[in-house]
Amino acid sequence: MARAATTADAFNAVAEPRRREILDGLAGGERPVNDLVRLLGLAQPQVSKHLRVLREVGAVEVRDEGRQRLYRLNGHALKPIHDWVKNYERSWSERFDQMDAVLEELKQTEAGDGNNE
Amino acid sequence: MARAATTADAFNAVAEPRRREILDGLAGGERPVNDLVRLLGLAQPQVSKHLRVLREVGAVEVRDEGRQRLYRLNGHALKPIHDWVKNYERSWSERFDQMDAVLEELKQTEAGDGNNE
DNA sequence: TTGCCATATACCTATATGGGTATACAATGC
DNA sequence: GCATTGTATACCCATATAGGTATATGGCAA
Repeated sequence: MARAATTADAFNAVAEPRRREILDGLAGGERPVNDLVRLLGLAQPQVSKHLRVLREVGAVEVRDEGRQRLYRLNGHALKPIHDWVKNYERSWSERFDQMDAVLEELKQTEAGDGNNE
Repeated sequence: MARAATTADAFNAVAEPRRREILDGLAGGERPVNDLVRLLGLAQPQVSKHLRVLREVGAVEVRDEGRQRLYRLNGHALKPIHDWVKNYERSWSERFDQMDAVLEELKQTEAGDGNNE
């Protein structure tokens, strides 16, 4: 079997750095394709193809405006990624480290008090 | 050009659902490969290959224990993903919606007060 | 040594890519 | 109509899969 399609879900769509750049570029508001072409320094067809992938996973939406097509961000499509990765935040967050330390301390105290059973 | 290697970065490594399952499976502590084989219901060589990818991006670490190899999570490798995606939290979080509403209200008030220039 | 267990690696194959280039299509202007 | 602009699509190609199967490697036991 080959690798899953980039359009399979947001995780796959966003694995490509250019597509993350596109989303970042749309964070400030909707933009026509050529803006993104300039932003990425990539050929126009490539940008259109990346936009298609992002559209298929719902990360962007389009609107016709004359002969331009204005793309806008739909960050909601990225929520599954956030939901998954936030569970690992404990691994690097000092806040969590401190919380863990406190919990550990509590456990120690409990153990100490436990001798009267 | 082909798609970027799965070992290129955490984004690519984690785009594969099986690898996310592996990481989730390691959340509770270190485990030998065969545990993960049972967990995923996948053949052993496939699991070993996924583990290799995860190792190459630093998301897991190994330790030899007799004839077993115990893998453990290194969530720190996922921080770049969290850092990137959290900027989009605004798109779905009610908390942010409310904050935006308040800001909007403030702006209105300011505009109303602004008539004395 | 012989064999068994746990794991990694070497192949194979079908598939989907990402960039390049040429072209189609749609809206607008002359 | 005809040219121009903005965008999408159709190709081509090199590449890296992910799973399958067979095999190699390392540790341990009899």
